[in-house]
Amino acid sequence: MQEIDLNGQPLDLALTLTCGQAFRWHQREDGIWSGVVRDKLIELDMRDGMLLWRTYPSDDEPLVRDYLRLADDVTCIYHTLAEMDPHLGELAQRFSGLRLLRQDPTETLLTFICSAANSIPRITAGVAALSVKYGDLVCETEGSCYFTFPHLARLAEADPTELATTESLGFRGPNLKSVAEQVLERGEGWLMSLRGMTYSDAKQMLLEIKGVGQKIADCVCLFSLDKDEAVPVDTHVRQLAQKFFMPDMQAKTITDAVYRRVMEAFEERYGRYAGWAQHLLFYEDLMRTRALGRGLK
DNA sequence: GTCAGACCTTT
DNA sequence: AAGGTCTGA
Repeated sequence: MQEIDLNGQPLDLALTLTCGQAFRWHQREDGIWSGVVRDKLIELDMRDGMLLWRTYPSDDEPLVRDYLRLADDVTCIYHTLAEMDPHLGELAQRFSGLRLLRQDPTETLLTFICSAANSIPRITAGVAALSVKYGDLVCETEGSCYFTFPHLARLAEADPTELATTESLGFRGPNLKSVAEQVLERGEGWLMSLRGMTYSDAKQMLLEIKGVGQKIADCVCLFSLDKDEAVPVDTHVRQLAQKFFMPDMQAKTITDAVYRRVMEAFEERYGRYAGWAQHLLFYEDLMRTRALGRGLK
């Protein structure tokens, strides 16, 4: 494998690749993380602060650097957050190396369509099944086949009923087709062009797609469009916000009004790195939830 | 502008 | 009840 020196910047692959922002990674028996990004299979490992990588079918170091956002100074970002909030400082230490990824906007949008009222294991299973059924074969190694995430056109022309029955995607199946069609209508490169807009403008454009609400729009903004101030507010984040800094808010569900209030609270507290703050807080909650699931209390 | 219910399954 | 969004009141 080839090496990249991270120059002391932390990167924890397990945390970063399984925290719920990406759904296409798994750790092989030999400890190497493998997953498909765009049209390539990427294999990753860490040894002594060095990142080891390999891509198929051809070498693509720029892709690895871009996807993992290696140009970011995460030490600096975490330091900034720690100064704003001691609790975040503690989380930044506990989960050192938990990073945001820079994913493909189309894949991010469509996978989060699958995330509606769903759990991480089932989202992962659903996205994998979609890729096998509608994606292209990338390569076959160690006995496993790897497929690309389906192209927009393949999902747009797919039978909605077949989508619905794919790995129990249910009502999310037809949504997938509908959103794929709408993105396709806007032309090649439209979604990617949102990277050049402000957070507010990009989110507005995304919200014009029927089937895309605030949560999914913010996921796309944060996980694929470089909008580090975006805060996807799901039911967990709402509860966290209520627990940590909005004790007077009584909301039991997320209405538009609640969404806005939580978003504004994050914005006020953490400014341009609000998305990173959300990321850390969400991960802490995810760990607690997983521990509960294992009966650790 | 604001709030329940429905939508597909499985735990 | 699960990492939502649309619809209709």
